[in-house]
Amino acid sequence: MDILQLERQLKAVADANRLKLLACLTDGEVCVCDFVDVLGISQPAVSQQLKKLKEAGIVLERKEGTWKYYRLSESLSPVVQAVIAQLPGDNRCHCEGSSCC
Amino acid sequence: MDILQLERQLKAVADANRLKLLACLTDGEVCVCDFVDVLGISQPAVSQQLKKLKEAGIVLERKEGTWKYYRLSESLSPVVQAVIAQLPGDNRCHCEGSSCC
DNA sequence: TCTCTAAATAAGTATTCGCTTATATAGTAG
DNA sequence: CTACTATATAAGCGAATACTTATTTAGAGA
Repeated sequence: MDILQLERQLKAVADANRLKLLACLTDGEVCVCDFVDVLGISQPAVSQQLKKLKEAGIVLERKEGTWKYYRLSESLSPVVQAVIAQLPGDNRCHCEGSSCC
Repeated sequence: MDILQLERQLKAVADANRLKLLACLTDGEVCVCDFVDVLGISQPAVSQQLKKLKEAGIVLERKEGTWKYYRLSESLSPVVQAVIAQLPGDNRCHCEGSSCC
């Protein structure tokens, strides 16, 4: 992997809020509205962060009605895999008990 | 590793110039003056970038007269190890042929 | 001592980043 | 159609980033 591409991947994950998003996603699909509660930031801020992860090829999206679900890509670079492996695994950020699902 | 500490490590390596510094260091110790040629930025800029890597615990320094040599830490976190493993390995940034050594 | 060199620090600046609020888009339901 | 909801986009702003040049610190050597 060349240095500029590596830089792009690292910049995409080098942020506490985006790392929390990834931590949530290790358990499976999550919809945008759940992230708002988890991060304590506004809905547009969540959308913007998810967009960055999407543009870096780290997450994929699936639309279902008015909702949008995000999940980890199946083909992650070794570096991103290593990052995800370090994330705490006990995340309560799923649709169970949430308003939208 | 907690998310804030992970963020700190990732921010430290999420920059093309710092990745180039690390790429040079995979072959062993390098002194500051050599990095100036490699990166094509000013000497103070190199010092500032090395300081960030040092503060993140990724590199160590050794002083010898007026020169200062930097090397990779022996105890790198799994994520930083993964990053370094992805760096190109054919780096010509050592004291051979350089002005200072 | 004085001078030279290597590296670090200080100060200034342009760019990038991550949030905010306001607005637009798209789908559901009546 | 209108009304409501979920998400995305636009615009603006303060903080952080990464350079620059100028200066300081520290060691080597005449």
